[in-house]
Amino acid sequence: MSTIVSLNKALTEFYDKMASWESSVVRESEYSLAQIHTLEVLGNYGAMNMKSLANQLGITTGTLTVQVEKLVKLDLVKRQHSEDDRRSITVALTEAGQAIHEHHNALHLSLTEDLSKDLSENERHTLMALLNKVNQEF
Amino acid sequence: MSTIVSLNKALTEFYDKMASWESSVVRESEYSLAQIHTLEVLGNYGAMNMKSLANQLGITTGTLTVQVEKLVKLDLVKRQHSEDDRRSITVALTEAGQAIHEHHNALHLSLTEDLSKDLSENERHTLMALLNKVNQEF
DNA sequence: ATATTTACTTTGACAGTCAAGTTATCTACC
DNA sequence: GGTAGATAACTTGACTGTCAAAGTAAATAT
Repeated sequence: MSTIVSLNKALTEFYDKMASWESSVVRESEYSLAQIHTLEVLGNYGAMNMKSLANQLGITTGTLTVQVEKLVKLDLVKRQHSEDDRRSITVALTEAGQAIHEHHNALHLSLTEDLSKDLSENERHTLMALLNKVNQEF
Repeated sequence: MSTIVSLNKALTEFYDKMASWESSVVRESEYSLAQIHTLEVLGNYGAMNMKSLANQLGITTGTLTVQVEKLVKLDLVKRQHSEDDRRSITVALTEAGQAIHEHHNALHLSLTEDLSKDLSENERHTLMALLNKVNQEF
């Protein structure tokens, strides 16, 4: 079997297992996958307007409006009208939202530690570097 | 920043981008993400019963029953009663289902080719090997 | 034999989603 | 300045995916 086919299998398998892990982690929390994902994007990339956030999440702004409304009621995000464009609304994490993001991020880090526990420091670094090359090509 | 934190970022970024790619590829097809995912699992792991399939997909058998019903109507999968356990039902791809799986798989392979186009044969092999180590730890 | 477990199905309630249409605001052009 | 078109966000209606809980039928244990 060619390297490319094996690599494809490995990448796909990783993606599937990661999705499964994420799903089970979220199921144990009191928030939905969509909600955690929203907090995750805001935490990782910082506050942004509705359009950018919807784009990053891969959903329409219509769907996002409803989602953000719920998160505002839960006091996890806040909305701020932009000063230079009054149509635009910036969505940002509240302190409570930030805390949840940090907790979720700690779970991710802990998973990464587990996954790479049999790798040498050199191997971890190589994997990271190769993945970064791959990520740039998307 | 420690290697483990960078590695975590790289893995998470890959997962996010892959999810986004999958979602946009599926949106262009005439089938839903859940449907394609079901065909994907059956294609990659072979025919299996409802319980295993639900488990692999991370959904309940109740949800799967409805999903399989739709796929049967679309002639993409078929149900067969197991001979040694008459409660158990084996779900398998039909020819049409197999064709869709192969088409989707070709898209994945093509993505992998694109993603690794700037990697040497050696690097591809290293990445594949390291990912396989990681995948085993899930 | 009968009680328990297992495999699957059915049903009811609810999240997430999109498409299409609406409103408010901004930008470009006369 | 005034008007037309573009843009950002919101609203609504329809549909899919989801689970939990309850139901059915078959296998297994006692």
